Amino acid sequence: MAQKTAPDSTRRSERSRRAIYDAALELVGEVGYGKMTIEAIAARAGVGKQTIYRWWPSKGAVLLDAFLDLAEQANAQLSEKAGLAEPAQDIPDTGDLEADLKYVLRATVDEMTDPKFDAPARALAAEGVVNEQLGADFVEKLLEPQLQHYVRRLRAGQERGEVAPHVDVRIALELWTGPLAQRWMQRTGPLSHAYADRLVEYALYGITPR
Amino acid sequence: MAQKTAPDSTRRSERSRRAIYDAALELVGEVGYGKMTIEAIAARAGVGKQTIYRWWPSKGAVLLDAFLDLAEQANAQLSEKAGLAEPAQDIPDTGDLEADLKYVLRATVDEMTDPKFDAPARALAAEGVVNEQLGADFVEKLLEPQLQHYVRRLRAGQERGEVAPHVDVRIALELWTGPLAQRWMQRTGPLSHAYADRLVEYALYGITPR
DNA sequence: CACCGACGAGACGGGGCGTCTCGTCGTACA
DNA sequence: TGTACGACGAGACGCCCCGTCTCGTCGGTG
Repeated sequence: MAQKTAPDSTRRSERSRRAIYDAALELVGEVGYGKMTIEAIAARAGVGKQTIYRWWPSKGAVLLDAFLDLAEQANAQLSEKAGLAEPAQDIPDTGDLEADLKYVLRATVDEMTDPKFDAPARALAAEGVVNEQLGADFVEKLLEPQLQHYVRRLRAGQERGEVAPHVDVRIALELWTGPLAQRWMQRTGPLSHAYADRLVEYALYGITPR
Repeated sequence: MAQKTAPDSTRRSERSRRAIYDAALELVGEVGYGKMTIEAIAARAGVGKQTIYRWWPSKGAVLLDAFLDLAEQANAQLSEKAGLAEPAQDIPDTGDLEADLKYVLRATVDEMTDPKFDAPARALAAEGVVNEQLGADFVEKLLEPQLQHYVRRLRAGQERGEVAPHVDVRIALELWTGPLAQRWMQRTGPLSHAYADRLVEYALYGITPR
């Protein structure tokens, strides 16, 4: 038995859930993750503390759900603008791997620079480094689906001879996602379109003379 | 004016400083960074709380100094074993760039796997993601000096034709440090010697057919 | 339309925060 | 060698947040 008496999710208040998400996202931007408290979230959301403790085990879990919701909304808006039905953002396949990768990596840079995403994403990434459970959820629900887009695009390229057949594509994609994530998290250098372009070039063609 | 009255560092108790370092490193391993408290550090070190607050602004700063001290000791021990005078660990230059890089990257993997380093390093990396000041200190005092070893080795290789002349070596080194850091922090895959080898190969020769 | 459980509100003991005030002790300098 | 000055260990203080609990109330389900 994990929980004493599981709450009845059919009676859950949608209104409260949304208010909690909004409050959490606001607070993490205003005071930072460390000083964000569950009491403050409850107060700002106009909600009892127990309502938060009933549905989430920690403030990290609250923020993760809030951020997933935010990402989903943003994604839906993008699909709508593009006139698409509802598929997630896939990587273009124009037959020019270098151009396709640069296109999506530049978009990723823009997203990482957007202050609306930056504060909560940083908080979750940081908490995931230290909290293994939350880190696994963060990776599974947010990061890995993104990485799978690269896997598919690289495999398609491999069948077409754009990528060498012996290459492990799951490792190859880290050649650009790793450096980008590192610069974002550690602030070891500027995050620019030019930087994204260099990463793609070096990863595709190597740094030794050809 | 930053501080009211600066403490007199000539009268500082070395004994207390060491005890605080030891206590901090033990506690971060036992209870985790989030549950590590300054009260507990003081109690375990047999020290008044004020002594900690007098010399450090936060528990993150305490842990950073403790870890820097630990790293320095470990480094000194390595130099001693090798019979060297006192220079920091440099990257070998046998003329075979691929072999040299694999050698040091495998060593880095071993270090990241060592539980004695893992807990405090994770805590500091995580705190640095969210706390800009501590992150800058962490990068400047610990990370960047390591990266500069790669810069020197790659520049030497560049003059010898091992690395293409147009390549920005400060970006190039991130092709393997970035992915490694990402796997370590996000736990997105196993950290093995084989993985380190693949990264070096892909970075040097690219993932497209040659 | 009745019931039942999620809801907002807030009291509660526990504990860590950061500041403060003791008396003691050890080091720097005369 | 002596003295003064400030760091030291110890711990009290008010504050805030933790996570749990107990109220009535309110709204969705069956």
